[in-house]
This record gives sequence, C-alpha cells and structure tokens, in this order.
Amino acid sequence: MAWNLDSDRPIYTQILEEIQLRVITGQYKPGTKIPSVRELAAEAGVNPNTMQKALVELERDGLVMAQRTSGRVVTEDMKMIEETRNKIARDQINDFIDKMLKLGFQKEEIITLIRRTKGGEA
Amino acid sequence: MAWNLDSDRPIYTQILEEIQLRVITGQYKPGTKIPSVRELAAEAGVNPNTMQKALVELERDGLVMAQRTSGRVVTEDMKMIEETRNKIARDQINDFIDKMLKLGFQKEEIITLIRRTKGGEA
DNA sequence: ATTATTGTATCAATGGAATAGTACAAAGAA
DNA sequence: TTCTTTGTACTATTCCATTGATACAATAAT
Repeated sequence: MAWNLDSDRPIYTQILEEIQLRVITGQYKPGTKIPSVRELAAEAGVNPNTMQKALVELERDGLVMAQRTSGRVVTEDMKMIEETRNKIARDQINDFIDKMLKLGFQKEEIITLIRRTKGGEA
Repeated sequence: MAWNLDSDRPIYTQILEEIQLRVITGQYKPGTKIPSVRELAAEAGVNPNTMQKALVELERDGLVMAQRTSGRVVTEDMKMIEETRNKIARDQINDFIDKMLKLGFQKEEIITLIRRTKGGEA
C-alpha cells in the first residue's frame, strides 16, 4: 500500500492518519506487531524522526503500544478501534456536509451527486 | 463572517478558499470591488503579505482582477464562477467518498449516515 | 497641487516541520 | 558473552510559512 504523502499538510499528520487507517481496516491486526520505526520510515520514504513523531502521537490515543525493545503492537481493544473508525467517519461527514452546504447545495442534491459518483456500490 | 483559520494548513491556502467561497456564494458579487489587501488582512487578523499571497493566487485563476490603484474587482464571468463552484463540489465529493470507502463504508451506508446528519433539509 | 489609498516589491527575523547524523539502554538471538 | 534490533533522545541544519517593516508608483479624492 502506498503512503501517498503530499506537501501541504505536515507529513507526520498524514502518516498518523495512514497508520490509523491500517489499524481500522485490519491491515495491522489487533495484538500483532507493526514494523519498526526504521522500517516504516524507509517504506514511507521519510526520516525516522518524522515517523517516530507520528507513532508517539498514535500512542497517546492508545491505538498502538510501544514495548521498549521488542517493537510496537496494535491494541487488542476492538471496541476502541471501532470507536475510532466511527469518530473519523463522523468527522468526515460533518466536515463534508458543512462545506457542501456552504457551497449552496442542499442535502438531497448532495445525495443525488453521491449516487452519481463511481465506486462503493457493494 | 468569520475567517476561521486553523494552524495545520498554510494560512494563505485557507484564506484563498474563504475568498473563493465568498465569490461563489455571492457575498462578493460579480463586477464589484472587494476590500483592499490591508483591510482584508486586518479583518482576517493576518499579515498583509499573507493576504497578498492568497490574492495573487486567486488572480491566477481569474476569479478576481487587480486594478493597479483602484482596488480589486470580482470577475463578471458568471460561467467561470459557476464552474469553479462545481469543480470544488466535485473534488469535495470525490475526496469524501474515497475516504469513506477506505474506512470500509459502502455508498448506501454513507447516504444513510448523511440523511441522519443535521442541517440542509430545506 | 496635494494627500490618501491602491497594489506591489523587498528585506530581515522568527518558528515549526523535516532531514541528517549520532548515541544509548534494554532485550532477544547467535 | 557478543551481536543485532528495538524504541528513544539529542543536536544541528535546512526549508518554508508567517510576521514585521518599509518603500514605491499610479490613481482617486481633496
């Protein structure tokens, strides 16, 4: 999977979101180890310090835990993972709706436009 | 209207978007003058240089035009304004759908969630 | 004619993000 | 034991966004 980093937002923020996504989607499974700081940094093409910063922030949220010398492990708290997913989705929706309303679209128009958009029809 | 600037994206980008929005929504009407660089900077609480940078970028898009000493004027090209609005909306939708699909939601789920969201049912 | 306002240009200083390089302590592997 | 890998810490440097301050030319207002 690509990291797809752009330059108009802090890199460590984007990295944080990408790892969050990998946990939420099960690419990094509960209770398992994730790659080391240095590996992840190499994979993402960033400096280890930048990766470290992202990981420390993720740690604050409790989504991953560092074990001094044996690496980092994804939380086993499935409920927390699910709640994180829902919170992110809720924020996405609110931001999106807010912007669209500001642009002068109404809810039913928005829904129509989404229906016309490719992808995700199961 | 508030400028509502946050610190995790370049200020001049956010300013640019805000002015774009004001044109699109008719707060700044086609053919009329917009406030001077210094006024806008004061209103937004930023340095004139930062405001200037945003305005120059808007100029590239052709949404506003500078007149050396008499100020800046909004374009009278309604079609361009409408196209800008549609482009922004399209980008918003695509980004939003993309993120939601990555989070594992499907289109009908997304629509359901939007229906449950407050606002814009006019 | 004088003054004020306009956009524009330029320079220096500051702060945060990112890079680069290095080092250390703890634990597992050899 | 020795070596390697782990997370972590630290310092220096570079780059960009932002601020601050100032200046200039063209025009509108007086």
